[in-house]
Amino acid sequence: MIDTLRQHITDRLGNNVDDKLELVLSCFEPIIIDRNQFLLKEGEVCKYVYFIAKGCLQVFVYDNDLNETTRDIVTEGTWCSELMSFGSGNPATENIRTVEPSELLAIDKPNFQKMMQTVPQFEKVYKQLLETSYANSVYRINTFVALSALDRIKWLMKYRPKLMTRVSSKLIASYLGINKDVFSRLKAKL
Amino acid sequence: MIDTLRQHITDRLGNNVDDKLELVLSCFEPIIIDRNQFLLKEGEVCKYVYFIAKGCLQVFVYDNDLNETTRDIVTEGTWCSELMSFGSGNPATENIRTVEPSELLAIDKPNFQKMMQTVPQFEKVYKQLLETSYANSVYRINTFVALSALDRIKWLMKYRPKLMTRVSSKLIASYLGINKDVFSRLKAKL
DNA sequence: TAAAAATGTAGACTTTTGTCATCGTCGAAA
DNA sequence: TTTCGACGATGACAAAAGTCTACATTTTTA
Repeated sequence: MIDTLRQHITDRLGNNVDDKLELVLSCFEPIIIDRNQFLLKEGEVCKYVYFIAKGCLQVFVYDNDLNETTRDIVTEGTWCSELMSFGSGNPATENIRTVEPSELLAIDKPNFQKMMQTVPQFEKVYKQLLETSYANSVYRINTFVALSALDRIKWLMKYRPKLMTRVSSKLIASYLGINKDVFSRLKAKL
Repeated sequence: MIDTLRQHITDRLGNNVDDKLELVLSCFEPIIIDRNQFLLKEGEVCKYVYFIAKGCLQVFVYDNDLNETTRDIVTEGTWCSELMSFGSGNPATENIRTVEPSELLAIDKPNFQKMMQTVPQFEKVYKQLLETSYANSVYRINTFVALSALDRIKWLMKYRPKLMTRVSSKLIASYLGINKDVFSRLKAKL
């Protein structure tokens, strides 16, 4: 499992972390987890940043009627956390749950900070993570706000085609901000 | 004009920057600018971070039919930029335009980086700016995706009531992701 | 100051989206 | 194996949102 993360890091930072790489990896705790398990509930403090070696996570909020709105669906090879809560120690506003049985590598804040201090390149990781997350959010706002339900579906099929077959229609609908019945109908028309 | 920024910084960083404060302020260039002027067009590189001493800016994108989708409306006392472009030097994906005659304080990247190196506290500014921007985006996604047009209007009246009277209906509608005619009708029903 | 352009409102109408009920399938659990 | 529940598809209908036109008002600009 740890190989996936080793690969991920060397891909990004090149070979100039070779000597520190194993130290970094030793800060992560492997987690094997079933599907439909909560990694974070809103109101709790987010204590970890997760690297997804295998599987799929859902980041979402509940509205007043307990309907879910999914902000992100994250799969293997990427990071997942609730960065505002992780960074500030304030209660999280979002929930994180496994969509599939997953294999994760978790780093807690003390280790995260230790890494930031001892491995200079690791500082970049957090900044990159934050910048990427921000860029994704901005992109999502600019893309989705003006699109019709049908165009959102087309967008998903173009940019994240694997999701369509991998996760449930209910989940996708909550990600696209569409009613699930509407999603079912529109999908049939493509 | 510069007083507004001086106040803003001391409010946030306290008095422990007193000795460096004037150095920091000297890195900003004052800009007096009319309404409806572009500060950034998508495709260009964003060269500045702006502090709004007075006035109002719109951050937006065009769709294929040249309709505008507004991601943010920013008023005095806050920062505005296209951070991804400013940080990476890649072309911006968004436009920034003045909504009112405005007074801005602009810092370019060389000065920004010089400040990051010479004034340790300034490092915080960028991180805070990024984190705040990210938090706003996440909040906006989670709030807006599931809300009806009417509930979006109510949200705006609750959290940014002054905007309703300050800027045009057209602009607000493009911010809320609502057709302007629909916005006009719904507003009348409140 | 007058002409031109942009804005806000309103009604009639169309299209899109949401809601509800039903039904068949599939997989998990008893 | 049987039963139960979650899921996805579909039809009928309701509600919400979008489009188009017209018109009055305000704002810009010449």
